[in-house]
Amino acid sequence: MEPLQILECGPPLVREELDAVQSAEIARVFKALGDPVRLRILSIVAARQGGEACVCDITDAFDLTQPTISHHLKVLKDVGLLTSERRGIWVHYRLVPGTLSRLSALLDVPATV
Amino acid sequence: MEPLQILECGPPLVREELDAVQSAEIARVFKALGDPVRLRILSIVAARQGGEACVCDITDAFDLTQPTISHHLKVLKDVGLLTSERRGIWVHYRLVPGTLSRLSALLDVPATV
DNA sequence: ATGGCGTATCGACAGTCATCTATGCAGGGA
DNA sequence: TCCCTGCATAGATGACTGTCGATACGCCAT
Repeated sequence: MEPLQILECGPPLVREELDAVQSAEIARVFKALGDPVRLRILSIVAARQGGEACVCDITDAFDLTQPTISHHLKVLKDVGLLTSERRGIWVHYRLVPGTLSRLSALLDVPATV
Repeated sequence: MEPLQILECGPPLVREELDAVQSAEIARVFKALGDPVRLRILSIVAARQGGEACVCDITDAFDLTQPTISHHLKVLKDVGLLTSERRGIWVHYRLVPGTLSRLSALLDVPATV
């Protein structure tokens, strides 16, 4: 469940064929992004002043129960997209710097295809 | 099942909060990317000379049955990542230009986060 | 200590998905 | 015309997932 090192130095998806191991690790992250609620959570966290949001804020943005939001946060955390920090009673989530950028670079298509 | 216009002009994910409709459409594409086999298929198609591959070539690259590959190709086609063209007996798949780039831009994080 | 509040975990359940086998369909050659 | 080949579709099935209610845990105030 460790959050992928494969993204560290990978060439774009379209440059050379992925092997089974690479594709499995990368797919984990995209699978985490493949849910509307999780996308909105990421968006909420990222767009927030200071780049972080507490669970209560996130929960308020949805018509979902708190355990469900907690589940989605765990998924995002397990693939290395979010980190959490407890401050007093509240837990704050923020983007892991670099993860989204590396995904972005992975999808980037060289000029001529 | 029409392949998303939402990606046409969207700001980065991290710039402003997504609403439910936007996140649902974008999540469809990421969900399609969230499978190792489909990632490898994309990679094979994109890395191929000429930017296209026929189904037979793709099928040969996996230990999966031909109907399973056909299923994955349909998923990628339905979200607007691939197009297909029949030439004689063979069907050739290629990337839809721009779709990956727009996804990449969506994930791109402004300098300061 | 005791209680209250914010989060996380557990167990259950319905829906979705990846895969298979069997079958159908279209194009080309004999 | 008939068959063979490449690909798509249909139906079935086991596995996974998103959601919930119930409950446990951690922190703070009283």
